[in-house]
Amino acid sequence: MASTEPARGTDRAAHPTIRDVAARAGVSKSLVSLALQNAPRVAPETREAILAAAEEIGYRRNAAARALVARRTRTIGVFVLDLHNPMTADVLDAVQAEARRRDYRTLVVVGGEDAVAERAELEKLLEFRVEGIIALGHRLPHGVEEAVGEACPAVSIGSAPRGVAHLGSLSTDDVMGAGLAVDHLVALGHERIVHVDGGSSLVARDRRRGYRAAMKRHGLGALATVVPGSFADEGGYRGARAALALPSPPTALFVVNDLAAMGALAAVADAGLAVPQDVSVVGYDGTGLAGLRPIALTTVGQPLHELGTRAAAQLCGQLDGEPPGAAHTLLRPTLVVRRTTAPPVPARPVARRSRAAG
Amino acid sequence: MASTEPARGTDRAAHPTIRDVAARAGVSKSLVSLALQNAPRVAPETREAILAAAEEIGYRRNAAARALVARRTRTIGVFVLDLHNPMTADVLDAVQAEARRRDYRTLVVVGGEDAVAERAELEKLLEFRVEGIIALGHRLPHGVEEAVGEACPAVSIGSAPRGVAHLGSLSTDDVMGAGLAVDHLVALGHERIVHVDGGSSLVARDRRRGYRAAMKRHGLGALATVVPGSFADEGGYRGARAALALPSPPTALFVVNDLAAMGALAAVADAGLAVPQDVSVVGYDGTGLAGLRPIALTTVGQPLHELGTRAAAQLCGQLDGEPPGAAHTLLRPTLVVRRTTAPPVPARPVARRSRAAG
DNA sequence: CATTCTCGTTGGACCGTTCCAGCAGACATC
DNA sequence: GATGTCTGCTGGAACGGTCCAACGAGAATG
Repeated sequence: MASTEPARGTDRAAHPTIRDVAARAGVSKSLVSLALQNAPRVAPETREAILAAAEEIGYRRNAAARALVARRTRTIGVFVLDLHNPMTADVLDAVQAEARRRDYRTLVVVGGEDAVAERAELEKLLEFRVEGIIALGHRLPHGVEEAVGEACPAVSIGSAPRGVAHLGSLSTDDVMGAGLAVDHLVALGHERIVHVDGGSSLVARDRRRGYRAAMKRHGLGALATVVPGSFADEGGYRGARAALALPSPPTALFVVNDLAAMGALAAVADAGLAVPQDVSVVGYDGTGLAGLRPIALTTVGQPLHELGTRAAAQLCGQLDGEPPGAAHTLLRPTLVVRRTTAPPVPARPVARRSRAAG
Repeated sequence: MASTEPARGTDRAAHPTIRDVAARAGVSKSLVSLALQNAPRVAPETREAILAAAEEIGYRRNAAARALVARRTRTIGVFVLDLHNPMTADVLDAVQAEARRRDYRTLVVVGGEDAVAERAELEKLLEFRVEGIIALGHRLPHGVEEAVGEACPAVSIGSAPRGVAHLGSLSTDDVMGAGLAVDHLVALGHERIVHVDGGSSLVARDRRRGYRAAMKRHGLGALATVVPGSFADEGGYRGARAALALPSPPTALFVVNDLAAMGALAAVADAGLAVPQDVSVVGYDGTGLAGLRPIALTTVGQPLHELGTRAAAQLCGQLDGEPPGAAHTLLRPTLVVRRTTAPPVPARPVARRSRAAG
């Protein structure tokens, strides 16, 4: 509300420019620019004098000015759908490491609230002129279709949408992963296996599909039941509660991801049932969370680090003009058996092979 | 390796400028600029024509050019020490929400690897001309002292270092929080309470201090024992294992944070002991992780959302020239009792008041 | 009718860089 | 001694916006 004063949020004179350095070193601004970027034709002693002058007055390059003239930012944007999902941290670490290795910077934005905010975050990335985008999450951010294009390719990690130009993907085979989970439960002797799903996203659809296909494959198609959930632990709780209230309640739950499985675990406990004696629970993602001792969740593991590294490599490689590889890559999930799965309690001897029953 | 071709990572003509819009709308570039920023003196029909033209050719403002002339970016940098710590997500969410509310954008960078990379991340923030920095973690990033200054104030969340100019802080009273943990354990009847600490950071020091003071206050000064750990779960595991190997092993562990407490829980399990029957465990931070059903960790809660919101409010307020409040704010922690604490097993009747013993 | 005011619009300077063309001077070549 | 090449350096034109002074046209005022 300071009425007439010239509003200045940041103080002037605080940011010395290349000219200030030039004046102090007694050379032209062009030479300072050259020296700063290690150009070959600068006399060693001049270079040192310039570097010293820059150091003395606390000079720092201005990324905006530089990006303006270079018309490149060497920056990729990372859109994170859910910061709370523990898989995010693992993947993000890998993305950042690979980007840094290739001399790209990363700009992280977080979505997941509402569609408007998500579009705004994406817009911000574009205004900063990121050269590419990595979208991380079980669905694409709202508005990607308009955002990506020739000037700004994107790679999606997790979900694998086809048919959007300049949008590649890196994910694991979710249909297969869901199959692994069902196979494991069936091998233990379970039949009434309910799937707590993740709603309408592509990833949720694939895992649902994989579940249904595997149930059918085992002759349990008629028993296949899907209850609605979400990718957050609240959704897992809700879904599991609904599943346990079914007329013939399940002996095993296959939950859409590890985070939701946490909610499912809570719902089972609230129903006065024990895991894995009364109900087995399988998650998906293979996060560190699932591996925590008191949790010890059986889960379908994704190679999170590899996912991040390869996505960043694919995007940066493309930007650097490397010959493009496959736009869509599918990695293999693996089953990680821990302590939330066991044979169902009326341990009727099953003819099926029982190697996993220990 | 494309030798002579002009290397162009991003394609030309992909980014229309304000002049392209002007040409299409048949006006001058100045007017386009005016219309785009909702200036009052533009004729309504002209404005609409300009907006339509911009839409048609897919125009997007260039943040670099704009920042260059405005000499402001309305962007604050957020330095995150550890993405894997679940407290990060909660605080970050709040910071982003508040910053957005005040019309500031956030730039997130992740540190925690080595000192060199950390300095580089900070430098990147400065080159992007962020107007302020929020540092989030149990210690300050390497090189903040040189980074912050009049041109770039900072607020630290978590640790509260004094004496650095233009560096405010927002944290909870860690000495008091550690006291709450010890009080709770003593009230349950514990005496051999060992602290698994977090190393040399300020936060670790305060919690250690609070632990020692509280032990002394309860007449248990001679029993006070600190074993070295860290803020990650690996450190908690290591520390707890060392504690349990002591000649007279503890009946309770107070661990420096929730994440490390996960490691401690694992170490207790590996030693063949049960929580809370054989060993009680208390964490710190009050993260969602601790609240997960299978974990149910007793912990010292910090108002994570409030921490984030107030830090962002303080920084943005300062940038907008609001009258500065206190540079350093200390919030009160609260004890969250769950299921990892119980009276020690040889439940000898203690004269001390036992209201918490249920 | 001349003067002033307001409105809607415009050209141009400028922000801090990079990069290109050019320019002295030293040195080599014929 | 004229010519050419190389080295080390400089001035100026961009890059894509914002903002300021100025300007013509029409309305309001005397």
